[in-house]
Amino acid sequence: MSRRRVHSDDVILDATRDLLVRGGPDAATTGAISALSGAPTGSIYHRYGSRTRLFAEVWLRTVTRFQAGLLAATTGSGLERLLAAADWTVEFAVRHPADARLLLQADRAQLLVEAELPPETRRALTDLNAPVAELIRDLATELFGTAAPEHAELVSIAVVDVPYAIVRRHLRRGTSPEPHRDLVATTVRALVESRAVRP
Amino acid sequence: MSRRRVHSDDVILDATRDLLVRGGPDAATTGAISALSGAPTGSIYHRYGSRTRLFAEVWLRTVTRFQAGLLAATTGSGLERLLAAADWTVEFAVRHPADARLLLQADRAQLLVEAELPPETRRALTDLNAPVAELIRDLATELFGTAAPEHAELVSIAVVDVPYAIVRRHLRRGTSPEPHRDLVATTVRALVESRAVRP
DNA sequence: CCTTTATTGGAATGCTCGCTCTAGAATACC
DNA sequence: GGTATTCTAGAGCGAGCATTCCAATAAAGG
Repeated sequence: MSRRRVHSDDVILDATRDLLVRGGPDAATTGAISALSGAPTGSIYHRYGSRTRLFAEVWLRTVTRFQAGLLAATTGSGLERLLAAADWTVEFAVRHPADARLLLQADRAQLLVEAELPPETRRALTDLNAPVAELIRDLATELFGTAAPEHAELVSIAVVDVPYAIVRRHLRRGTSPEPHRDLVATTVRALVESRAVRP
Repeated sequence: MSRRRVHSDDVILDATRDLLVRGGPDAATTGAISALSGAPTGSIYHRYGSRTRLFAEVWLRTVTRFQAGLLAATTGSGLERLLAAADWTVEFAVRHPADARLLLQADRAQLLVEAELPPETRRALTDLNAPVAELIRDLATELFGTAAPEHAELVSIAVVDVPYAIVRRHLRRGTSPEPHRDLVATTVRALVESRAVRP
């Protein structure tokens, strides 16, 4: 090694994420990122190589954070475990509002032109799904006795989509979704019990 | 009047919407819109004046379509009416998938820099909310006996957010959300009954 | 120290894109 | 059929942006 880094990765990634969340890709120009983070464009390019690649790193960090928490939070078994998973989505929005907004608003396909990414990064993006896909299958099997696509999808909806739907308005406004925790639980329970194979 | 239009508004708006849905604002360059619709940039500017204004027209057309259907579909009263509203969101996704994707993906704030719009268009955008806000208040009053913000919000979640959350995957994949209709009804019912003032 | 290497810093470059401009074509009205 | 008006058509302009480049700087190893 040699000279120490003056601008940390996190500062640059935070700035990029915040700009993305506020004004979309159009607002996250290299100039704006440089101004907000303090890192000159030269340094940013030295480290990330391209704007698309930088976006990919932001995306990876956010999704990784979400997933790590999700896997850690889903203890127990059966319905209890499912509810824990759904609740984590709310918890994540509370703890990391900016990251949650990124997940909620940004369409990965609109952020990243995958063709422009180095194979390594592209691989990291595809590998991202594996552990969560496994969790989904697990939950589906526990609850319905099968991990058939339709059941897996139901679990995905219950664990991710419905909680985010409920939390969405709060993220936009910047208020806390805390009071909606029980609403999420109620809804998820109803969703699953309507199709549960056995209680 | 004088010379007839060669390129219809709908063709231009469709092209713009499709590009927005596929690749976000970055992909909807005037050049791309021109190429996809067949209308030269000169004609586009003659008609809309600016790219932001064109985006606003796309947005207005989509939201208007959604709302017109919503208001028409919400007949009956009480829970029945609420379920009809929620179901329309699914129906809309079936009938107008591209419009639904726009509503789902695009953040109005990221699409439109309101400051750049002519007062007339800006007014049209703000006026857009009124009829639906009224419907929401109506439903909240019918169901909970009050249209207090928290109840109105619950209705919004039940009518719009949850249905879209459930439909999201289908919109991305291009498959039909038809089989999930009952799932939406079940979820919405659970959501509301957990807080209903009286049955 | 002196070399090597990683990083900084920001000026310079080249290109894309929104928008303007102007010439011409089609229609309406007299 | 002349004139006014609206629209088409696309070439061209200028700004802003992603990216490159390179001189300067700091640390590590010998």
